[in-house]
Amino acid sequence: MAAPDTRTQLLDAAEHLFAERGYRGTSIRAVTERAGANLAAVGYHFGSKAELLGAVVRRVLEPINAAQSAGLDRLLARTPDPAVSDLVEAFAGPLFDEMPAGDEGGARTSRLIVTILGDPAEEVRAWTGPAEATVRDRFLAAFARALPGLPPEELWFRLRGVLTVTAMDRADVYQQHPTDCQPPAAAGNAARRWAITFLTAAMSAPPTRAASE
Amino acid sequence: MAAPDTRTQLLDAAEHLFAERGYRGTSIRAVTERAGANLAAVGYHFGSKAELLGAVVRRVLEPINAAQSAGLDRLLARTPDPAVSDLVEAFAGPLFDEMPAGDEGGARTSRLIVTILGDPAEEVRAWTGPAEATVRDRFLAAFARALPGLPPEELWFRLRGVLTVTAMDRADVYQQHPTDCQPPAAAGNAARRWAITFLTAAMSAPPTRAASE
DNA sequence: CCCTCATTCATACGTTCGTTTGAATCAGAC
DNA sequence: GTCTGATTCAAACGAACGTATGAATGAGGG
Repeated sequence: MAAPDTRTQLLDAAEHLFAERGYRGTSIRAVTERAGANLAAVGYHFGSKAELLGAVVRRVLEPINAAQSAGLDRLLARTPDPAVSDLVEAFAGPLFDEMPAGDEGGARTSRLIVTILGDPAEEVRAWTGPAEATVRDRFLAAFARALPGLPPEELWFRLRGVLTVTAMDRADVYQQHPTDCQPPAAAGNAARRWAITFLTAAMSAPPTRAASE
Repeated sequence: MAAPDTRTQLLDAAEHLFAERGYRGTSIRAVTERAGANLAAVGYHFGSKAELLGAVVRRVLEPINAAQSAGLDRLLARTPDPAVSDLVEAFAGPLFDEMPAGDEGGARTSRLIVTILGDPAEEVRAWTGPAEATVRDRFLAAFARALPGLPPEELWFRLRGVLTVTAMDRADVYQQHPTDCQPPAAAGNAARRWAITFLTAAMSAPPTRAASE
């Protein structure tokens, strides 16, 4: 608690409130009040509410992307053809892992991701950057090697399913314990293993045969 | 076009706008304007914006629940132990099927469901009724018979995963073609088959072994 | 001390929101 | 025609919102 940096406290408060109440449901006043800052602080430090959201999302996504990329690096260092289950774990695992700022087993982070992903406003959804695209493409390539014969479109579909299940599950966990500060660790670890099982089987399914049409 | 019933037109307009812009992103003024009604019509016919949402969701969910239940009935009439793939299709299929009011292959409906499901406000999420619970429990029982040895909690996890993947995929389809009025039929049918493949494999995975802890 | 610059502060502006109100309108029964 | 009940209408209310403004504040260098 050395530096009560206003800018950081605004990011912390906004991350928490955006995750809990959504973008539209969070007022700048609520953010500044929680941060112990003045109402005008958001305008001064970030310019606008939308840019504050951008900063929050960027800060949250960066370590996840790094962890996904590092996990894939570790796998590829061992073998050029990792197993599907390992790829799933490397992709989905970071969403379950603990985040620095006392996140509850990644649940709050995922709640934020779902809140943002589910928001229909383009202003809210336009945050994916080149870093995310790079990691995603690397996983796509690895999965394509592990699942020969799977059309690229279906692979796309499946990878999105993996992200969806992971984020949604974690979000629900958070939703049910928004104020409870001790994470349901056992349930969280179980969910992680369930998710890996569920998603590995899903990814490993044989390609769908083309229909009559 | 016989009856320009104001109440129905309000429901239609609200369903469209809630799906497209979310609950908070849709103003009562936008709804009444689209419905060609007066601003006060929502208050008169529904009482409040929240009750309007409730009416919309109830109207959307009812045929889906009925179709899921009927599909399960058809399966159980044939055999007491349907295959997992058939159960998955009966559960997820109705979300892909065409809805009466020119829905685009169920995509708009799913967009609405995701928008509502993803909204952190309890006011928005409190819509599941006894009908939904009944259908869900029936599918849980059928899946439990088809997947012996799977703990109830993990079965719960998996069924939610099925709903999540289905709704989220459909929502994305709608999101990418919100104004385009002709549905991407081929892609939609492909997505339906992909989803069945993906989810059947996921549901059929062997139970996760308990970890050391 | 004084000047400077970054930050914080109280305050206000203009807009949009959900809701309410009371009069106007209309159809059908008598 | 007239009364009645349901519906629609224009208008307004108070609250909450994002943003902008200009003065206060405080630390560091000259």
